[in-house]
Amino acid sequence: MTETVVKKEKKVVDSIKKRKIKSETSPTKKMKKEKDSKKPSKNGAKKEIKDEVKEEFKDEVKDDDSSNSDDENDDTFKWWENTDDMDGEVKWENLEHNGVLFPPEYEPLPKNVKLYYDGKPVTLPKEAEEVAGFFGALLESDHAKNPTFQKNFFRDFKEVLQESGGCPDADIQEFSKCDFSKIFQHFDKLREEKKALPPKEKKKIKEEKEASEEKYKFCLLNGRKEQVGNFRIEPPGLFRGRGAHPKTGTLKRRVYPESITLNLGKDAPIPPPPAGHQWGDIKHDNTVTWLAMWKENIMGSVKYVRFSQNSSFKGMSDFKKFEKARELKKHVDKIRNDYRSKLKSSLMIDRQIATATYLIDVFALRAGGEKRDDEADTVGCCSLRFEHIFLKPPSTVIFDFLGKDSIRFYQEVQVDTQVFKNLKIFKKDPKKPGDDLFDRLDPSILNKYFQEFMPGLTAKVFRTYNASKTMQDQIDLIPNEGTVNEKVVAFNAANREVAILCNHQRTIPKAHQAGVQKINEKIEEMIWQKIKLKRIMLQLDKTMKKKELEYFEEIDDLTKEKEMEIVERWSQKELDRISKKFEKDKEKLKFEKKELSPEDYKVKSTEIKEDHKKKLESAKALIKQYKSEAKKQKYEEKSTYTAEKLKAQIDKLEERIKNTSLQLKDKEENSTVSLGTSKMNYIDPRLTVMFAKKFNVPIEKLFTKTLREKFAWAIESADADWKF
DNA sequence: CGGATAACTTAGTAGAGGTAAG
DNA sequence: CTTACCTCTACTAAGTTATCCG
Repeated sequence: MTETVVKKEKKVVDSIKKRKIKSETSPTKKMKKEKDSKKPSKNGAKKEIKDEVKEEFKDEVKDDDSSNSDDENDDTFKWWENTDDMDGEVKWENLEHNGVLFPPEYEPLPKNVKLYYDGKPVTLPKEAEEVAGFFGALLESDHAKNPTFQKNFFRDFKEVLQESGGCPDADIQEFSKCDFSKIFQHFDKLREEKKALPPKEKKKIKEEKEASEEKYKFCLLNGRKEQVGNFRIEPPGLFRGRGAHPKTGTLKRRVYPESITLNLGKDAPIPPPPAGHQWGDIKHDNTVTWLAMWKENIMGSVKYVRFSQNSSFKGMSDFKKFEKARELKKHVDKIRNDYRSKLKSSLMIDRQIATATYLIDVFALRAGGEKRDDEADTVGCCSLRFEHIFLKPPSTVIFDFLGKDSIRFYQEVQVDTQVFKNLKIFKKDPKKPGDDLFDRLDPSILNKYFQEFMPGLTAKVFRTYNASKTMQDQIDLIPNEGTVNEKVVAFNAANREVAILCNHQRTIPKAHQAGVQKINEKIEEMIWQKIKLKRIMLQLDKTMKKKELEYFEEIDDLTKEKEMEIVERWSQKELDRISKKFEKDKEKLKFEKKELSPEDYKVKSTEIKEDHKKKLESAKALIKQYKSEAKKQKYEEKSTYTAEKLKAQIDKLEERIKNTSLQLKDKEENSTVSLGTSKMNYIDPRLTVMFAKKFNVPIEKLFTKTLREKFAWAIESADADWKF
């Protein structure tokens, strides 16, 4: 632990040094190229002509584009071919869309499914029943066991109950007397039924859903078709706040058209509101990029309907975000020198600014704005408190706090000695647990400081910069060799470094431990098979061992005891599997019984029994053979065996063992680290594209379909020698 | 100026969907 | 073909930052 962090500290110093060297050398070809790509209009003559043509047929750009693509109906707007006029207050000229999709009306529970109060079934008004249903559906989740969740839910449930006329059968006052299990079972049954639907039926339902949503999926932006993101209005439910959120469990009320504001072009037709309803408001604000909004009732915040991730707006702002992070490269030396010197400033505010900047730069902390007390108590850099850091002389700091999403940030690190001294000062005497470490700071002060060095520079840019920088450095270390699979693993390892830097975590999957054990057993069994084959090879020809000593070395790794253990385990699994299959078949037949004639049933029944018997017998024979082989340490030879054939089989096993081991390693190392977030938000996608091209890895192995769409601009603009 | 708010990005997770193993 | 598992997408909560407003 300590070691990696020491490295981290060193890395910063190193990269400061490196930067210096780089910036002192003469302007490189790369820099020139960068400059050019920023001003495409000053590119070669050919490009200029193309742009002119485009200008002339501005209204027909769509046609022009689709004509030069023969595989798909590619009518995407390639904004990245000209990134000149991306800034500006006005975001669009015209915007047309079909409004938003509302969740279906509440469907009351069947008459026989009821809440039980004090042991008796009670009837609820449908409004209250809906809320009870929200809780019932979650009954087996952790939320339902959380006292805050229960308290908030029950308060709102009672409120809705009162609003809707109360319960005629009982005076519902105590949560502990409520029994939601019948409701839970009902939803559980529905889920099962839905899952068990024949594939045809499922497909049909899906298609119907697609069709009804079609018109909301797209909108017209300046006459071009663009995809809308979250056009579905959030359905009512219970607020699932993360961590110790004071409001978790609160009822999230149904959203009606009356509370929705639409934003569209002045000339755009206003989509008709659902029958019997009116839109809350209509806006024509072309300085923003949302299509609709409403105010949510829990935190009082605003929810927006926006463009989808693959839209030009999102693409452009991603592009700008990463260009800004690359811009930081040019200033980061100066900034680092500045905050290092200010660490010793006689002004307290400057010392705090310098120390906070150090933490943001080195440990990738977030800015850390103030939070209200009706939110979960989480912190970032500026909001760190006395109790969040422990100082261990001479220069060790232990961070232990909850960050965004109540994810724990726990790191024991070595810091710069002056930083250590400063932190000690910030924790000095009158300060006590609960007090702010940086009592003079908030994110806006920090950001003002950053903007002295670079316009638009803010705290979050450091995370983007350091993440992408780390990725570039890691990729540079990967040798260009091996199989595609191995290269992907290497890429993921680099990705993982970034995720660790950003503290991107995930909960360990429930089945993780069992899964690891299973894979380990599988590997063991494959090795067992392999060694057996090698031993058979030797049985066939004893002289081989002398010729290829190394090849046969491993056969001694498998002791008699170990082999017997493996055989025992394998046998057990095999028998389990066969009896399970038998049970399943019987179960299935029971189901079909009604539709079969008695004769057919009998035939099938015996068929199943026969099949089971046969399988059992052959398994038993095999087990017997393996057991005796293990005991005697001598293996049965088949007449078809030849050295070549055995060798081929062994090679195949080797390959499978290698793959499975790789898979296991990946699984272990990724169990608590989430790679997705950094891939999606922090690593410049052009790095991933560069890796794909340079290492000859299909981009599909690195970006999922949605990411390929989101990062289309990067896929089309970066090549094998692109640098962050 | 400072707190509130608007508008945007970043985040983990539930559940759908796909795929390999049996 | 089914099951089990794993990956991906959709969802929406939770951040950051700029700006508004008294």
